[in-house]
Amino acid sequence: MNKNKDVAGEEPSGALMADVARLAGVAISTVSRALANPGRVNEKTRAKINAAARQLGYTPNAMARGLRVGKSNIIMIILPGSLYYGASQIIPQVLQSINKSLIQGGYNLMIANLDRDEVSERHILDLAFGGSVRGAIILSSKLPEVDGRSLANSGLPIVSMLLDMSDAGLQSVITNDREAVRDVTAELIRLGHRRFFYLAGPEGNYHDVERYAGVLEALEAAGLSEGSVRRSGGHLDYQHGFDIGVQAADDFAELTEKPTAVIATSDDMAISFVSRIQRTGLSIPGDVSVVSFDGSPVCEFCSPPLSTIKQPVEEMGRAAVDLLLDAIGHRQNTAAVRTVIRSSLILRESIAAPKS
Amino acid sequence: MNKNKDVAGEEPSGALMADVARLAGVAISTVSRALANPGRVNEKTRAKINAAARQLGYTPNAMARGLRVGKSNIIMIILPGSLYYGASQIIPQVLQSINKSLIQGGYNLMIANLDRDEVSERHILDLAFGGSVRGAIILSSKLPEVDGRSLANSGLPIVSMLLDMSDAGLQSVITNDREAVRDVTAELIRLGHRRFFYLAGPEGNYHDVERYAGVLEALEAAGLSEGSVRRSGGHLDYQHGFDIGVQAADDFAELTEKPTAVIATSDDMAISFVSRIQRTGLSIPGDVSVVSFDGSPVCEFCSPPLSTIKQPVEEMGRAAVDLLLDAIGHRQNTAAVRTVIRSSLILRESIAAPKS
DNA sequence: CGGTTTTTGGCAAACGTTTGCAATAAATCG
DNA sequence: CGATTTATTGCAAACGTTTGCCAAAAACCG
Repeated sequence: MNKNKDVAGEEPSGALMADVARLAGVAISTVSRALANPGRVNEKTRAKINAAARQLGYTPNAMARGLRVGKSNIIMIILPGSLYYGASQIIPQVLQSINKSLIQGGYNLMIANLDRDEVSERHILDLAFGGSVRGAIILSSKLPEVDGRSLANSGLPIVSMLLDMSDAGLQSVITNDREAVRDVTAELIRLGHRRFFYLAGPEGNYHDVERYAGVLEALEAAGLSEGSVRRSGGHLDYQHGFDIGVQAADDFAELTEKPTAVIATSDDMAISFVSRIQRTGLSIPGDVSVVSFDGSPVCEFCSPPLSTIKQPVEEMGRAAVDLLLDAIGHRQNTAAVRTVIRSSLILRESIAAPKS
Repeated sequence: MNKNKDVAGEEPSGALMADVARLAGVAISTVSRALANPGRVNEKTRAKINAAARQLGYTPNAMARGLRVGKSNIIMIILPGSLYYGASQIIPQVLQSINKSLIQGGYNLMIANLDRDEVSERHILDLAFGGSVRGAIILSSKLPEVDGRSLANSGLPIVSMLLDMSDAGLQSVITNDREAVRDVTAELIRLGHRRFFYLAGPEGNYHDVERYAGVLEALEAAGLSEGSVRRSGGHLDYQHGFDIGVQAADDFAELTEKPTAVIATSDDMAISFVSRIQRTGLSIPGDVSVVSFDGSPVCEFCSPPLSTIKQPVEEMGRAAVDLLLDAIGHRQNTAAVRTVIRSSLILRESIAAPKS
């Protein structure tokens, strides 16, 4: 039965299209069409071919197809290096959501880490220019670029997620960082708070800039001076969120006139901050109100349960994939726009009016 | 300068090896060898070729190479479906660690989700049999298998991580679940605890079985009956860890004779359990001692800080990749063995002697 | 200096698909 | 029923590499 040519000690290595063709008694090209194009082949031959394919357990070779058609079906996601500031808690959900959408579209997801060294940049560029990937979703503000080659002009469809990079010409799917922080700050002001403590991310980071701007906007709108808010953490370089919170708690302890409300730019840092603050005898929200950013599930089970701004990761993931697949489909590159998906404030017990 | 054949309105689509060869004045084959094989080509020509390649920004086409040599450089990681029980907190670290090791070895990481439906299984099998991937790391106890094809006999090197699947013939990198739980249970017994509450994962799940066995072993060693421990949560199907903890807290509330020590099989469920329990007025560790499994960083900042068994994810990831790359390298498949990397107990304030 | 080895480089055949083109068979039309 | 269209299939040329084999050149040897 098995008409494999050389049946020595070699691996079977799977059935080929040629094997299917032989078994079905047709030409290779017919098999190819039967398996791919819908109406291009007689229904009867198609059935015969399908039967043969199934019988042989035939699986088309992805690389051969990729080479021939000049496209791969792999999308890469470019994650910022060792730390995911502004995203650490949500990366798994992001991956999950993106992968799910991609698979429905017939694509696969490859992970690429963009560290702060040249080799990781080179690696990503090799992926892009080597035809390995068909598109990219990037969660970093830095586009890889090394000795001449740059992701920007690789011709690869790219969409930015979480960060607004529409200025750089990239479709961007983001949430309303600034507005959300502005609103929650305004709410705190409404409750009576006048002195704020802001737990910053790394200086210059997109999310930090946006969110801090939100704070300032709210202050200004309420006629409060910029001096009403103290920043903490921004002097630190990239590090884990928990560490930032710990450090910030130390800073907080040294303040003579304590702020009554804390705005943290990630749940991680809020959690460690709260933990340390409570240890010094302060109560939340009695002495200090706390709100943070991300919306990680664990916040519900902190004591007190933490108010947090929930990033719509699922929706953002889906939207990013949709945009990317659109860009891949149509050759015409639509203008780079921002797609903003609103985040939602989850109010919990960590917020209250300040003590009179 | 540019001797591209048809310079019409077409995409440049990147320089080819042929372009490099032309520019360097050598044959294509020489370029190929210069770029890959070390000593096969004259140092002078090699320099010329490298210069040409750099000048053109040449990047080899990965799919063409893959097709020719019959191997890809992609490793897939197979993650269990929508929920990662026994791993939810640590998946990001696992990915990070594995990806890092893989890249050093010249490989790329692709994500595959194994849900409980046939299409995801088929998808994974297509990846495996379609030559797309060169090996797999699997974090699920179920090997994809559908209409004839099975991952098990795909010929693909596979190593299991977190779960012991050496019985199924897979190299497995695991931690000492059972022993670790046995030890911590013994410690609780030593402190004076006699009644235990066990927060189970989904019934039949590998981690659950192992960890519960650890509890029983410790009880037996201390001469305590199996009735000393109450299980909770096992009747639930797969769901998020936090939900399990909430449910378990309800169960706990209904017990007339309260256990004094709680052993949770994941940090998630411990955290939500503690939160709910505290709300009923019980104090930790005053009324109840709690210990959990995973070692997620957030435990340090709970109140009280949670004792947890820390899974050595980094090391496990590295070990899994090492084993996989070994298996890929040498044709001889070494016997499937278990590589056990010991976890470590992090003792914090959530554990104390029971009230007299 | 003729003969033998060693380097070095080129030719061309793979790898497993897809697809333009052409050929045949079937169907439709006037 | 001949002529024209349409449906179905096959042939063979790509796609961009790697690599076995051979030839030319260079190096070495007695």
